[in-house]
Amino acid sequence: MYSENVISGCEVCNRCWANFKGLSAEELELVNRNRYEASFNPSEIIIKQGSPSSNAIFLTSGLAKVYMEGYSGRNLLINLAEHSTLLAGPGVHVNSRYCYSVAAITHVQACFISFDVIRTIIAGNPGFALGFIEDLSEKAFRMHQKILNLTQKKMHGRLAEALLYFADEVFHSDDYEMLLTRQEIGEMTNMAKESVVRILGELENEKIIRAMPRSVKILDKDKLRVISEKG
Amino acid sequence: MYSENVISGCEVCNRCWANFKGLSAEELELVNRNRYEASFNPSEIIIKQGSPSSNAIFLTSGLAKVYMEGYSGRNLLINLAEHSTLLAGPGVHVNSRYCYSVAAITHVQACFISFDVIRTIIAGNPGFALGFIEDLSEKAFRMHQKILNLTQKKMHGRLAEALLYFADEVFHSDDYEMLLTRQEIGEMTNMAKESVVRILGELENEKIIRAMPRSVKILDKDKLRVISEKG
DNA sequence: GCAATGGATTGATATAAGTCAAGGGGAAAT
DNA sequence: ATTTCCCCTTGACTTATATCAATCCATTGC
Repeated sequence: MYSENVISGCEVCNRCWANFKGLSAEELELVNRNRYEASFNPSEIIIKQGSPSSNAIFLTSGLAKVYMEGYSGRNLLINLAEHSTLLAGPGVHVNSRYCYSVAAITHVQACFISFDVIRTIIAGNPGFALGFIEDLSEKAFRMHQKILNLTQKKMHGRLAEALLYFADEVFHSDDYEMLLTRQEIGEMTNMAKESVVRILGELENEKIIRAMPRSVKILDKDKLRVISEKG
Repeated sequence: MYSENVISGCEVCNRCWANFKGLSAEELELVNRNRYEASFNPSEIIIKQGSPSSNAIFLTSGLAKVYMEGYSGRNLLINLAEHSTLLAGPGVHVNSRYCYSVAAITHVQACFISFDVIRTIIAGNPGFALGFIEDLSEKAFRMHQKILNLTQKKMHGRLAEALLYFADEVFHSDDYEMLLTRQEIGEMTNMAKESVVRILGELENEKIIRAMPRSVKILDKDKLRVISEKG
């Protein structure tokens, strides 16, 4: 983690949060003066659950995993994050603590912006406030979906859903390099790593996917969708 | 469901949302002119998941259950709601649909306020916008806790937690009338109603609670807390 | 008073999924 | 080249939890 800013300024940065687009020149300059870049190697922790949430964080490059640390060392992987995503968590406005951890998967470049600045802009710019509300809402909405998925689907459905999530929302391809370990896929789908292995094997036997240890190819996406929906 | 307003006006109502306290007289009058009261009998639906979210709803009296309708008719009960709670859900700012259902448990009096009005006030009153953000954040935060509880704890822990939730956050007593059926307790803790019965029986045998079909008395709260935390 | 209903309870059984233990393979370090 | 480490894989076994079927019990309606 080093500390020189790589991006010359917010006004030329296209990897930040869409909600910054509506800012006035002065507001953007306020953000720009109060931002700090840092870079992280794979597996390094960017946000630690429970620590004081003083900054909003945006990745400008790379991929990270967002996860909650649960009971007896068990993690729950919530999602993967790339650029253009606000990382802060609802804890900011509840107890001023991050309520999840974020760790780099690939090499990551990140931009830290003090929450005092964010709050100042919320107070002065109703459009930005509404954008912030929409962001919070969208994330809460996904949590609602996720809670249903994790509690009501069986392992096949949950795993199928994760595979589709990677294809459609992260790697934008049906043939992707699997950057997560079996353990991490398990933390995402709430299953033991051995179960992940077994069910990946079953899906492979049924010619629905091709699963090498470090890559996945979806062969029959329709069938995978059916499995994901039927649970 | 009938339609005369029982409460004379927002300025004298102390059962509404805390976030309305900071409104100017004009803003409050705007709300007051655009609100509609309705009353519901037990088991009647106040909000139906998936329907267009045109109104924010506040209970002024009574108790309701907030639940998601999941796969193959299975429900997930998220929480119980009384007065002073905003009911709308994150779907409002995502796809303009309610993402959960709300049904009356006791007789309920509710106040409907158009979301157009809410949005107008958000745009004009930064304090109100921040209050809205805090409300969203708090609910998202609870969902984060809930997802951990439901996925990582075993049945005993989940049930103990539900019993403590009723005592501490709903009925404010360690000896309360159980207004939910075993089925509904199951929907809240993600377990089959038979499992609820069995584990309530076990807790009773261990003299931790006293469980009549329609009432619960917590005898050993410390032990119940340990069970809830150990999972 | 008596059926009808909806919930509560119970025991027996089935199933899903986790755990444990062992072995395998590839990449990095020595 | 060999060791080390980490992850992946497999099979046997255990455990948690759901499902099914039957019964009980209290309330409501006729």
